[in-house]
Amino acid sequence: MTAPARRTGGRSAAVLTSIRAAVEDLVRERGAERVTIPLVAERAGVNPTSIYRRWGDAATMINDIATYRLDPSRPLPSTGSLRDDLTAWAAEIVAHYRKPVNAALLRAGAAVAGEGLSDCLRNRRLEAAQLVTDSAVTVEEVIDTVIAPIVYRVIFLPETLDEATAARLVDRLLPA
Amino acid sequence: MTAPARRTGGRSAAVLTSIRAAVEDLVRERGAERVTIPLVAERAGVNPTSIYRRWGDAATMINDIATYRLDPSRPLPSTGSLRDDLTAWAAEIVAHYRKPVNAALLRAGAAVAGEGLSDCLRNRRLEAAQLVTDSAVTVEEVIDTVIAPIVYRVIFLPETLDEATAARLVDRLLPA
DNA sequence: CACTTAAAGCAAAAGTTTTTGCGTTAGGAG
DNA sequence: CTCCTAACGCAAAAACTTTTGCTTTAAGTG
Repeated sequence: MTAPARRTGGRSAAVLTSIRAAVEDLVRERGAERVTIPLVAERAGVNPTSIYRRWGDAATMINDIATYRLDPSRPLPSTGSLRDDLTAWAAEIVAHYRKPVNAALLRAGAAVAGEGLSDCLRNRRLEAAQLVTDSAVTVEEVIDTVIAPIVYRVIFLPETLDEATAARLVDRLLPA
Repeated sequence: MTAPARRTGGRSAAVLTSIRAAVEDLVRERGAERVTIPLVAERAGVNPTSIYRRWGDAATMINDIATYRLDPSRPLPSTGSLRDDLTAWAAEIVAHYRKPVNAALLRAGAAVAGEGLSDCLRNRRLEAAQLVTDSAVTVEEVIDTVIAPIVYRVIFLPETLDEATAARLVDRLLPA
């Protein structure tokens, strides 16, 4: 008994795309805890049953979409200077989370993290590891010094997250 | 027209206490996004209507209770040594969030933060301000260097939050 | 300790979400 | 191009949540 062929193209892909857009809109508009499956279905022009069968409940759906959206693998800066690379990378992350939709999705991801459910910052950690290989800096230091303050601000103090933050945090990690 | 007298004692207090206990249990057991008002009412031995009339919806109720629980004002350490005081303070915070119920409530608070709804870390900031008065350290530095890494770990990497973390983070803020 | 009324309880109605069974559409393999 | 069936749609039923009007209980005041 070989696994039955999944059907990921055509119609299913279109349905998934419109659901993603609807979830992102609604999470930004109402906050994750007020996004329901019937609401998403209507906005996406899709039958609620399709959503129930794919994800089961709203938390699972939102988390899945938050992970997809927040965790794209991008090419890393690579100028030869650790400081410049980290600064550019951190600036990208700040710019990403300054968009309200991404901040809202991160908060949603935080809500279901910790129970193994969410890992919407996985690629940030992998990127940090890439950036600091062959340097004296550890991944843990990058997380504590650069990522954690950014994420804390995104979630609890969004108005204090400006473009200068990235450079200041990297300076603290790599004093002049 | 003077404000009508609130009734906060006796029965109302008992109802509030049992609701708080029920919410904390259920948030720990199921995660905040699966806690409903009828569920809390049953567990607390209280009529759902009382909850609807007091808070309106589950997110508001959970946020209110999370703020109350996560934000107790405690006496601050005061030995005369900034390093010792900060270390003791940070260790207390770590111990607090190592309890699964408090970690779960912080995640719940994170979900509704940012839209002005939640401020479940307000007292941590006030305490930081108290601790660093008359020193060269700023509140912002304490938040970035000590609080943010602890909160990040509570939410996304709970297994990496151990008792040694507090001292290590304070060392980074105040090198020997 | 009597009185006023805030807050809790109750029950029925309204509204919403979730499940289920079955028919339809269309992706992917041969 | 054809076939098989995964994935979607639809509609009715079940389950659950929320609102509403009214009654009861008891907190706080004089």
